[in-house]
Amino acid sequence: MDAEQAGPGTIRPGGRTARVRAVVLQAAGHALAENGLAHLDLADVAHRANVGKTTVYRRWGTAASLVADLLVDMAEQSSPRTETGTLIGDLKANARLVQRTLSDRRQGALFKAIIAAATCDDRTAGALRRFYDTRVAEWAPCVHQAIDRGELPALTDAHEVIRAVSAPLYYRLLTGGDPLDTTAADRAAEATAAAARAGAYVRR
Amino acid sequence: MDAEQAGPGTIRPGGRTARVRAVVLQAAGHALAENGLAHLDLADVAHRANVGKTTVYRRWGTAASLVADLLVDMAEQSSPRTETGTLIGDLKANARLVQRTLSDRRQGALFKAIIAAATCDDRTAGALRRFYDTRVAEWAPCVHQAIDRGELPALTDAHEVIRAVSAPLYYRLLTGGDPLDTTAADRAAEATAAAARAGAYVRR
DNA sequence: CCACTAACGGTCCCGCAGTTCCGTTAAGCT
DNA sequence: AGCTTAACGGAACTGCGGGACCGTTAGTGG
Repeated sequence: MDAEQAGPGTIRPGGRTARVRAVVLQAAGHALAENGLAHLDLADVAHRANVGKTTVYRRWGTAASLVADLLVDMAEQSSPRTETGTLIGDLKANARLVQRTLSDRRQGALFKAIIAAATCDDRTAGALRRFYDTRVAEWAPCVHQAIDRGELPALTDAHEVIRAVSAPLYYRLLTGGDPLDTTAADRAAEATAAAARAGAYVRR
Repeated sequence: MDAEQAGPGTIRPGGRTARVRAVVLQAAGHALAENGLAHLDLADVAHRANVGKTTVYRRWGTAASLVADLLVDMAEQSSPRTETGTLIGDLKANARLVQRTLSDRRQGALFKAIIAAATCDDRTAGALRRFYDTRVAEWAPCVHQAIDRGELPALTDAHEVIRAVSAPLYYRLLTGGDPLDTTAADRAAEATAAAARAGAYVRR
């Protein structure tokens, strides 16, 4: 799988290299949120980051590759989940977190752009999948706790439940429905909790 | 709102103009499904359609605009919904229809590309929203029938229920999860039905 | 502290997506 | 049927995104 010979940034990862990566990824995030994927110019990213455009082309090469690396960076920064003691409380906390992120002007645009990039490039799609796997795995324990408390059937698929909370929020974001408010978040959490209690997410 | 002076194709919509539109939209669909939005070349579309590339640039100008028109065309071709007599039956029929469409290699890629295009351009986003509004409105009656039968609370938001069926399927498609199978479709329908019965979609 | 070289960055260059020009075809109207 | 002109289509052009070259800067190991 790792047959590719070391690219730039792999042999001397310290100091300048790391600093350049950080500042370029940050600039890429800003540029994506402002202009969207279609108008993403790597030279513009380089300029925002006060870095030569050659550097950006050498290390990342394509917009998709840059977005993929951005996702790796985002996955590394995990925000700890809150525990409320009940399934519905935990799911609402999760839904509100997602809703707050997606309805934020900058972050929402960024996620849209990232998802668009993933549809164009397989490596980016892989990175996106890993990003969500990470996030879902962080929240899955609250479902297991609910199972232990007897709130949910024993064979409930925890990952599927967490995904079910996010799904309607992302669907709204992407199909351009009404703006995402806390009502939508709470509804997503409540619908998922009701479905889970009814056994809709037991493994078969 | 319509301050724009008539563009090409609006004054003589018959005969050749209509034929060109049909063949170009079809070619655009093929190209999108094969190469994705990022590698969509209008000259290539023109070539596939046996049409001068000048024509494509004059009438549509940008890839986003072409996709928007493609959506208008797709919204016009409605497939009739099936009626089974029960809420869960109707929702499963809807879920299976969506699942079949999205898991089809060509159609799935096409929808991905279209959603990506909508994230890049506001006019395309509007067209996408109208497309889904049309589709949702076609299926909403089955929820009203369920309310009349006493299966669901009176104030249940029909559109929200229909969207809830599609959401997890699209979420999987876009975040690159496991392939969409009939199990996923049935689960989406059952989860939505359970949540709806529990009153998660009553208007507030 | 010094040598070595990975990685950066300025400059020039090239291919092609997108545009312009103008002659040709056929839709719409009387 | 004939006239007008909307719309098409080939061909030549151009601006810019992306790449190549090479000198400069600064990590890394001794």
